[in-house]
Amino acid sequence: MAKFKLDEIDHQILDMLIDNTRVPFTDIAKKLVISAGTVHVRVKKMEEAGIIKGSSLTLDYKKLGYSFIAYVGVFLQKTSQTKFVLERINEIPFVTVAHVTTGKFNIFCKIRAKNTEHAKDVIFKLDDIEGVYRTETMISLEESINDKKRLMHSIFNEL
Amino acid sequence: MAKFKLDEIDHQILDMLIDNTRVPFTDIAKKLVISAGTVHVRVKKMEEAGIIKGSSLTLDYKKLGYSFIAYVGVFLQKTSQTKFVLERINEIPFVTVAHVTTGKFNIFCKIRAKNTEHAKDVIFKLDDIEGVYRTETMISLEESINDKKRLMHSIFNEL
DNA sequence: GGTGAAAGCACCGAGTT
DNA sequence: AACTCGGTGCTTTCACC
Repeated sequence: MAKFKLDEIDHQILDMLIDNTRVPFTDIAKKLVISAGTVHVRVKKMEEAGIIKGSSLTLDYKKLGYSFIAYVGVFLQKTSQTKFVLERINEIPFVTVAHVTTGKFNIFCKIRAKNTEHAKDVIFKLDDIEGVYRTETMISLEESINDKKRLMHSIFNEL
Repeated sequence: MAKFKLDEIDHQILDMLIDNTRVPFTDIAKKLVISAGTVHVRVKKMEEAGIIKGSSLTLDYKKLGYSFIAYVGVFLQKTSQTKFVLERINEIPFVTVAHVTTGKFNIFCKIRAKNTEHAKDVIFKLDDIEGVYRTETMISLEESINDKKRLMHSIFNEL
């Protein structure tokens, strides 16, 4: 996985697109005092290089009625079952991310649900997977996000 | 936080935009056999209602040299320090999310770093915060993402 | 690797049903 | 609420630097 060289202009373009992907290229061009064609070519190159993997909408899941977030640590009977269990976990709706981890848990996942009742259903599905010994749930009382823009800036400052 | 009524057409529109925010509204209109103006009006309504909070680019952090992910559980001396510590955590670069949680840890966060060396610096910064008693790190060996599209479909199927 | 202009489309508001 | 339509402005390409 080779690093890819981005220059200051690429940084600026990403900076303008990272939290609003529909900013017109003409606006970016104006701000950076380059032509819109150049913006287009550079974005295309970053897409081809795979630096830009895609774009997505940020939805307000709370407004959709899904305000419950929890992290669930999964203990396995044998670590050799990791792959199998991970595949089963990925089939469970409302599990949003899963990681194989070192440390306390074998697998660690995040779930998003309507409420505790609904979360219980999801966690029971996790517990029911063959090879899962037990789970440990941490309910999120408050989420505080250090946004993508900040992460990107930190990365650019170090490069 | 009231729920917002989305109909089948809204679902379809979100479905097309969720993993490519730059799909032309005319394409969406063609596929759903409605006019582009209608797509425009509906997207605007969802934005105004706050269902669509924004859009963002998905970057490949591995390609940028940041392939290390870890979760860090934070133990506090007193839970009353939660707010203060959370604010300090949010100032630390490369911490991407933080949650106040029930269960084992008081605060739980995710970090993204270049390598173990770099992660160590971040974790030391967490340990150094006044009021933090100790931390426990879980290194991610493999990330498996249950994408947004799937979560959205699960939600739509339940509504 | 960048530009500027031109052609082709998309966006988006106004007016209509 | 949805449609059509038209002005405005965005994207994308291409010949040239």
